[in-house]
Amino acid sequence: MNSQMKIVFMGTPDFSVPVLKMLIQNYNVVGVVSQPDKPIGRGGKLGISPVKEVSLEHGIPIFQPNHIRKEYEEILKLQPDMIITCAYGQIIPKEILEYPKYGCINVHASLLPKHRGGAPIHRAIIEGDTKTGITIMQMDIGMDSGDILEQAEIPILDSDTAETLFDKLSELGATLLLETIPKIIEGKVVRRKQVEEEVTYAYNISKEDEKIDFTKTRREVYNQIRGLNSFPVAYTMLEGSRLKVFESKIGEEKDSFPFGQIVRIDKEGIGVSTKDGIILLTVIQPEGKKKMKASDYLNGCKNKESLLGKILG
RNA sequence: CGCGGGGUGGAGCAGCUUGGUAGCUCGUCGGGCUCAUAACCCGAAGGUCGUAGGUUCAAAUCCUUCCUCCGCAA
Repeated sequence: MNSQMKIVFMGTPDFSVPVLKMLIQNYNVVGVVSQPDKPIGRGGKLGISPVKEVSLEHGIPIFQPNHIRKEYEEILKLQPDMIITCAYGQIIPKEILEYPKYGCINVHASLLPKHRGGAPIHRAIIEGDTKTGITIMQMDIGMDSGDILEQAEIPILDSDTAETLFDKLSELGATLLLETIPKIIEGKVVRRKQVEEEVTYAYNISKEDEKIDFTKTRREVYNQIRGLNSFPVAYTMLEGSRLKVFESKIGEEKDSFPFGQIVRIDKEGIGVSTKDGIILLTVIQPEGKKKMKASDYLNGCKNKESLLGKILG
């Protein structure tokens, strides 16, 4: 039965890969839709999306419309019984949403209605949430506004980064979807409307979001840094050049220093003053260099004492 | 041909302009001091200076080739 149901998958980044692999193993995936190849890196070489790679490996037809709003005919010709989307990256038109017998099912990395939008994992950590999860939802025309079909929750640990959460949620998404699809087919799933009053949005991360704001508390800075690790990474400016910050540690309470001032340098890292104390930058990357421990960076500084008193930002 | 910074013992760097004994801050190993130590002192090991050519009496250093890592922009 299942093997005959035709599924089309739409997704783009690494996050979607476990879901796609799960579908390929258990169902008949007749087509994959992913974002067009874009120039990436310095040479201007074309980069293909992780989802496209998997699709090619399995010889599944791939579609990469520039504007799916207009170029959806090819996809409908596959006659999908169900469409699964997971971090695809484009708004899906009504024509597609309404075509499959079982509709379009989306795997979203948050506990909707919280964190609708493109960066739910990053935002959850940055905002200091203590739990998050996966929502399987029935898509409608709005952005992540459809009915909730199934949810699974996991805690956000203090040690979690965007990267570790991505891994966990990506696996959880695949597992939960595998459990949910049969229920959808059998009509056993219970649809729940999203509570409008509880809706929040997790917009995509902007350059401004990546810049460390030392006027915030240690905790907030810490969350910002781990929430952006290991992509796209938080940064600050040191004497006109960019300094990426991969990892940090919350230091001691302290006041009366200008925000962003370097007040400590030792083996633990570079201590910077914030609203309520010191944040220790422990893993950094100067422009043009590789990622390194702050202690290594300091070892290479001719006169590291001159760093004291400098203002970051 | 988008702009730019690198590749030097295990790590991070200096040295290159003005060619000529391989340096600094750490780490590692051994020893010492100490109640003790991530502190301090003494000592040791460890480098074809990314690759291939060229110039030269002599190249990490000058010229050329290629490989490769990274920041920005897209």
